[in-house]
This record gives sequence, structure tokens and C-alpha cells, in this order.
Amino acid sequence: MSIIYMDTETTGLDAFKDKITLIQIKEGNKIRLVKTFNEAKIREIKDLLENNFIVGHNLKFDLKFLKQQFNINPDNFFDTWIAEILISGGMKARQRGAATLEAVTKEYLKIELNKDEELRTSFKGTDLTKDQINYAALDVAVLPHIYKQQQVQLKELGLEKVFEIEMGCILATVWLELSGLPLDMEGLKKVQLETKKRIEEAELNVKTILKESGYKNLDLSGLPVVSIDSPKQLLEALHGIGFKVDSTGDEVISSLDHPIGKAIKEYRKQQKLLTSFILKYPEHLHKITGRIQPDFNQYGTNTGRFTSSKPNMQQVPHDKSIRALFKANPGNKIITADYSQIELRIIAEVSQEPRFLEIYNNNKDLHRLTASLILNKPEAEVTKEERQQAKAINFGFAYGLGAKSFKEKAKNDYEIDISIEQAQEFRNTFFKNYPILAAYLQTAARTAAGRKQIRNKSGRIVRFEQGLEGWQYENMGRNTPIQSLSADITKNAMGRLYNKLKPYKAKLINAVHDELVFEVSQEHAETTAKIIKEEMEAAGQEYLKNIPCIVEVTIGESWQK
DNA sequence: AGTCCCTGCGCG
DNA sequence: AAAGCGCGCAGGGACT
Repeated sequence: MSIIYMDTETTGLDAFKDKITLIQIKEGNKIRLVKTFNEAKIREIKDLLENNFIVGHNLKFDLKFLKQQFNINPDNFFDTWIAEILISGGMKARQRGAATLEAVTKEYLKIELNKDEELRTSFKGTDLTKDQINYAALDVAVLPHIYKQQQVQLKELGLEKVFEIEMGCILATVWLELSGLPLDMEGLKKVQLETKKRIEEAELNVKTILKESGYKNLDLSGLPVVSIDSPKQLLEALHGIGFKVDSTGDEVISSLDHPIGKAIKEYRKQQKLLTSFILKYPEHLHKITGRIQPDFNQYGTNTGRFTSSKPNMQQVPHDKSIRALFKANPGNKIITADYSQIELRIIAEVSQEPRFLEIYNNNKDLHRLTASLILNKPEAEVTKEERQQAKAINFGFAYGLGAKSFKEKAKNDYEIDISIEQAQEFRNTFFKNYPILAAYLQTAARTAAGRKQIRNKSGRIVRFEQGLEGWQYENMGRNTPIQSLSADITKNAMGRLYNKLKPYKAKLINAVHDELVFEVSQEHAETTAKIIKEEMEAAGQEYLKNIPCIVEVTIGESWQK
């Protein structure tokens, strides 16, 4: 097997619509530019790429096109884009242009790549200019030097294992982006009408309250003249009924001891639902596939998490009416697979807090335990609401939430009014009952603040930006080892599942941090659900050595929570 | 008209 | 003295 350096030029960024116009291949000292694609040539390239080790920059892009257009499926590769971000400790994940081939070339070869926009987007025809040919050839010519130096870096930094996870995940990401999501347009139209009605009601409600509170600026029909969307106008209206507030921000609105507060919040909620979600999804239906085809960025955050955009499928509201819109095509089922409390299990694993370990090893409920400890009552008497509250406690306090913020959170999320003293008492009780966790968190926070970076259990390094306050590093130090390991587990699972689910023609339609969603034919639903559970759990169990990793799998007609 | 920043809010 | 972490996107407002 030899090393092949590869890049492609396309007519655009859409793997369904646009076409590959050029494949650049560097093998040994030869650079080949392939621009005609007859059957024999495709067979030859397929054979070459599928049976060798491919090095390329952001291979997701090329692999997506190669699969879609030519059914070429390389499976052994090194991605210099991911390597670069990994080596940077995730810093280059979010710095625009920091990990482009141009930037990486400059860093390792000290030369400027001619990446001017005009040239870059000019590969539409088959007759290439000299400039285009030079440009295209240079893209692969630089790769060996980058590859060699990155290999050394990955080794020196001890990043080989996590790099393997990343490489194993690339084809799963291609799979994810090519799959897309089905959207139930009929259902959507119904929800759209209902939501518009709710907005009208909420608007009328706000205006009626304004009027009844003595607001004077009325139109001919006797209703207040105000656009609730406009902070300026809304502020004026609030002044008009006697509130001496200086903004219409959420905190101000929430603190209004008046029915108008709730009314405005309801209006905003419904408005958000309509404009950010319901009206957006149809705009993203792809003309060719008839599905939503979001972008997924495999190294979207400094912690190694995916991000999703256009549309962001990681922020779909829990509302049943919205999730139900992602409905299986006829003859198919949707499989939703969730890691159960993965972050808290990771906290248990890395901290070795005995009470956490005991809970998970005996299949008990940590939120309930926390509630009972804090409220000082038997677990059996903990109500549903109290358990919900304890959930916020477990996450919040572990990651550095203070008493004051907890008080705010309790009010905003659960409409629970507690005093700051009570919040402080909760916090004290929490750490008193989980002393090993407390000790771990303190060490993690201090070490991270000192080093300004962490290394998690799979070896991933997360470096923090410079110039922050000490407490900020401490909070990142508490959270990052957990969040990043969770990301690694999910990526590990995705790689495994890409391989295991091949025979079943399942589609991976979404990836939401600790949740994977699939669409599969009815006949294979049970079998694939079983494999999904097994593989996801095995992927987690590689890191959770002392406690079980549990995945909850449901088969249904649509995406569900 | 396009860009940038801010706030607010959806998700993990 | 006090401070949970990680995202993307809509809308407003300021600016060019």
C-alpha cells in the first residue's frame, strides 16, 4: 500500500448538484491531474484510491463528492485539517481561517498558497488555464510536507489514539451529510397555522393587558399601537403603564410582578418557534433529495464536539409537534438512540466519587439521590419536580455554578423562588455529601487554571484561549474533561456504526452530542436498533471502566425525545 | 445593501 | 465581590 496525496476541485459545494471537475493525485514524485472521467478512468481511480492510504485536507468534502458522483469509497486516510485542529488543542476549530490549507501550508512550508477567490471558484469547465493547473497541482504538492510534520506532532503530543477516533468518524460524517432528514410538510403546515394562531392570541393578550393597565396610545380599533418585537416600542409601552425599567431584556421582563410579564414571554416563545424553526425548515429542503441536508462540522468546537448548521439540527425544540415533523418515509422507521446521563457517568468515572459509582452500578437514580440529600428526605418521597430541580443541581454545581446564579436558574427554569442563603445551603450540602467529587473538581479546576489546558481520558488536548480570568479557567477545567470525553465516545460510536450498519442500508440522519438518530427500513428496524445499542454502549465502555454505559433506543415513526 | 455586534433563546 | 460549560441563528441597532 502506498501513500496517495489527493485533492479535488468541484463546480461548487453541493455534493448533490455540483460536479467534480478535477482530481489531483500525487503518488511518489508524480502529480496527476485527472479531468476526464470515462468508465475506464473511473475504475482506475477507484482502484487506486480504495486500495491505498489517502492524505488530504478536509477529506469529508472530497469523500462526499467521490462517493456521490463515482461511488468511490476510500477507507484508509489521514486528514491534515483534523490533524491541525487536534494539534492546536482545538484552538483552530473556532478561529476563522486558522486551519485552512493555505494557513497550514504557510505554517509548515513557509510559503503562500495562491488561494484567491477567483481562481478557487473557477473550476467549472474542462479546459484549464495554466494558472489553474499550477494552483491545483500545488494543493497536493504541499501535502507530503504537512503530513510528515503533523505525524511527528501527533506522536509527540500523544494524540494518536484520539486522532484514530477522528479518522474513523469521517466516513460516518459523510454518511450523515448524505443521508439528510425527511420533513413532513403536511404536518408542518398544520403546526405553522397553529403557531400563528397562538402568536395572534399572545399578541392580543399583551395588548389587552396594556390597555387595561391604562396605556393610552390606541389605534382606531381601540388596541395599543405597539410592535412587541421592537424593544424600543415595547419599552415605551412599559413606560406608558408605569414601569420604570430601562430595557426589555428577559431578566427585566421576568422580574415584572405583573401579568404583562408572562404575556410577553409567551409571545416571544411562540414567535421564536415560528421564525427560528417552523418557517426555516422548508427553506432548507434540498431540490434534488427532497430532504433537509444540514452541514455537520466534525471539529466544530474546541472540545471536539460536532456543530451543525444550515439548519442547526442540534437545537430542534423538544416540543412534540416539532420533533414529529422529522418523520420516516413510508416503509421506514426512525430509531432514536440516547446515551443515558453520559456526562454524569463520566464525572463518576473520572472523579471516582463512591456515591456516584454506587448509584450507577446498582442502576439507581442519581438525581433522586441528590434531591433526597439536599432536601433531607427519603428518596421515595422525592417528587417529580424536586428530581427535576436536582438535575440542575447535579450539572450546575459540578461545573462551577454559584449560589446566586443557581437561585436565578431555579427561578427561570423551574419557577422556584429560593433565597440566596438557601441556594448556598444547597451548594454546601451537595459538596458535603459528595466529598470525593468535590476534591476531584478542585484539583481539576486548579490544574487547568495553571496549565491553561486539559487532557481528557481519551488523550484529547483542549487548550484554552489566553487572557481570561482565573475563575474562567477553573470553570473550563471542571467542564472540559467531561464534555470532550463525551464527544469522543459519540465519535467512537459513529465510526463503529458506519461499519456495522452497512449491510442494512440505514441512514444516519442526526447527531446531537449524546444522541444519534437513524432512518431505516421497517424490516431492518429491530436488528439495527440492537446493533446501535450494542455499539454505542461498547464505544462508551472503552472509557467508562468502572460503571455501566447505557443507551436508550426507541423505534418510532418520527424523531422523539 | 452588507457587515458586525449584541441579546435572547433553542439544544447538549 | 462574584462568575457553570459548549454551540448557531433570528432580530435589532449601529455602522459603513
